[in-house]
Amino acid sequence: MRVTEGVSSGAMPELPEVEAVVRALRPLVVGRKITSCRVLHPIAVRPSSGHGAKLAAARIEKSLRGRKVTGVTRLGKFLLMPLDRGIVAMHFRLDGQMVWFDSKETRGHIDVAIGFGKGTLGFVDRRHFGRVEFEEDPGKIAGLAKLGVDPLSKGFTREKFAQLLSKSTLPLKLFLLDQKKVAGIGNIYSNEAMWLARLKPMRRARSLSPIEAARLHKSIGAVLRRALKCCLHPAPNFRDPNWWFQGIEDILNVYGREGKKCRRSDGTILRTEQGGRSTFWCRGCQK
DNA sequence: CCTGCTACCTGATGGC
DNA sequence: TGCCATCAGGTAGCAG
Repeated sequence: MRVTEGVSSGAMPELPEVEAVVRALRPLVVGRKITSCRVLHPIAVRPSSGHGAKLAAARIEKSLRGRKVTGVTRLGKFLLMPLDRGIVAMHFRLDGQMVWFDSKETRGHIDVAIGFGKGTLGFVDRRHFGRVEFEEDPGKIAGLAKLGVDPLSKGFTREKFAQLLSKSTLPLKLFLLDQKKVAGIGNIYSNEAMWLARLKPMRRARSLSPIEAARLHKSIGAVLRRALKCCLHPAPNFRDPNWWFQGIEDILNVYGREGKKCRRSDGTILRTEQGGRSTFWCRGCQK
């Protein structure tokens, strides 16, 4: 119940949501010069060591000012904004969002405001789990270098995926959530992919047969592409501070459906805890 | 190296 | 009605 409402109120951006944000952000900032950067909530730029937020804030403000945005890309759930010198990495974690103001005037609780002359890009996160980082060397962005293969990239082949699976004893669910293995899948789409592939979340990764591994590989791609399509229609609207992706719940088959009937078998959707997180699955058709 | 557990946050929820 | 404990979730860091 709560989980379902969490989805509709707009949370937990995974790969498809971040990809849609990337595409919508591109025309707003690529080629433009950053005229100012204000860190209004230093926790958003705090290094993961937990200290030095003030220093980090001063550094990021100084580093971004005067730089030109050369692109907007994505790796896993990271949104990357390469500059003519250095790179900005944003991670939305659970609740992070972007807002755009056509003027210098900003409203609401902005954590980091990046000014582009007449427009301003705001990074917002009520819970302050999300992070904005700047590094001259992308390899120094925390967590970025450790990321596994992006499931929408060319490198995500059936063979590569099967090999990754064969090396892990983790339960399937935890394997899919591990960003070091495959980067970009979160709690929602991991559940959806396992349901589509008819695989039980508790199965050990390396126990999958070649046929099952191929099925999961195909399902991951299908689930993510379908979600991306949903996220692009309608396109993200950063100008509306209350904007969030619409209609995601409609394409979900298991996530948040505890107690409801499975859409393709006689089973009832169950909720089980794995690694302290909710797993939704159907005993009737996931083996 | 690998896996498991917890802290980090705050809004929503539900019990009293 | 109102207060307050509980819970959700992605990731880093640490323990084993």
